[in-house]
Amino acid sequence: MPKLIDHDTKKLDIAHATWKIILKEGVRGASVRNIAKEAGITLGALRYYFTTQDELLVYTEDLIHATLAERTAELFMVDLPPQEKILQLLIGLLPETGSGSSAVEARLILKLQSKHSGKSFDASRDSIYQAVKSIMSNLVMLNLLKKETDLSLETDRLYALMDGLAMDAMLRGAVNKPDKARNILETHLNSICKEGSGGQL
Amino acid sequence: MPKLIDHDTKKLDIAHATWKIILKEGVRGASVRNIAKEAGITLGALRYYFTTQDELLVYTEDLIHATLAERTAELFMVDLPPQEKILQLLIGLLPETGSGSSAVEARLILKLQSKHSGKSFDASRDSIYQAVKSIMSNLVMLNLLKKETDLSLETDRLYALMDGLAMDAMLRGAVNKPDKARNILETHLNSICKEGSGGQL
DNA sequence: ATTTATTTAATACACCTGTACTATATTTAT
DNA sequence: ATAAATATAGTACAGGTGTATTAAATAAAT
Repeated sequence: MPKLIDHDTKKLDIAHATWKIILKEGVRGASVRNIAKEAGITLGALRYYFTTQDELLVYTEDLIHATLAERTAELFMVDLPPQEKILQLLIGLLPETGSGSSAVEARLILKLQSKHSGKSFDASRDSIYQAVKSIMSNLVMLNLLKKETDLSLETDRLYALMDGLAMDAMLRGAVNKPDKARNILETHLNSICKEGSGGQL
Repeated sequence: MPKLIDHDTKKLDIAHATWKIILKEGVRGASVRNIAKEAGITLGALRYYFTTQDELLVYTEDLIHATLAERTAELFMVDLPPQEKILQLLIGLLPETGSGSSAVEARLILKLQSKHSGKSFDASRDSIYQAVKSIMSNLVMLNLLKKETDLSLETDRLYALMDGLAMDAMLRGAVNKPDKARNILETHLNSICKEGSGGQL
């Protein structure tokens, strides 16, 4: 008896509109009215799918992390030598220059926002943190890391570096040379990996 | 003929109130009314010193950067062996655990906000970027860096690392071990400095 | 064709927003 | 004391905010 509208598809549409607005105007501009307009529906319609604004934001954040996790999985399957693959993977998790729908940027904005939104930031639900953890444990598995490496410490160091690079790319992206981030990540990887182990870049 | 109120002192008071609110509630909560209440004055009074909200925010951001630059200068004068001094300096530019008036945190919030505030982020006005640049050129001067170091690249790498660490400390500060950041920075410094040059930590 | 469940539109409420304006203090200089 | 300059309070306007409620439209099932 319903109108033939897929509930979940519609929710995804709205979440994508939210995502887009967050990138364009920040969380500040992500009012329900703005989002409804962006999604091409009415306030009442939006309200039908998400009874509360917070519910919509949580849903959108989940979508963004799911998207990033999926991209991570794809990048893991590329056919390349291990160290080069990992480098490409990390680069792939930075804001793409010119892409208008960057999941990385949206994640960063929402991550910082979490400081003032009641619910505290949970790294275990952060797709980027998970990706970095996977990468590090892969390096361990392949025995590419230098001896006496503190895995936990290096994980956190790389994670911080990724957040900083993402921020830099987002805020001064145009100013930077195209593969500045690539060179930095390459240097970083070389500094934590064994030398001459065939993995050298 | 005026009431004996130091204009600049009052402006600083208001800016400090703004600063405090930004930490507590984010830029979103930094409405002129909220700020006026925090500063213990009326909306009209606030409006007398800052005719526009944006003017107040710019003023506050300048204050924060000036505060950080001052702290950097102080930390540069501590009497310690070079490499240890630099380590302490970097640690001093991360969010202090438990301090309710962290300039570093406020800077980070405003930095990210710059994406959606029209005016684009200018690294040359960023106190942290300047500090990192000073630190790196000091390492060069003291001949502590490894041969074949790309100075510009390592500057940007350390800068990104600092931003990432600041973010981490701010968002999951309680979760982290007290000197996690210290260990990370120590590792990082050792990895870019010559070994056995007497600067080893 | 009529019933039924789902989807949309429209409106209203109470509140917060930045800015503008006016009238009233308050304090110093003459 | 009077005048001038500074400072504050109070109020108003136009618009945005999240949420709630109601009535209407839509399309499938009977």
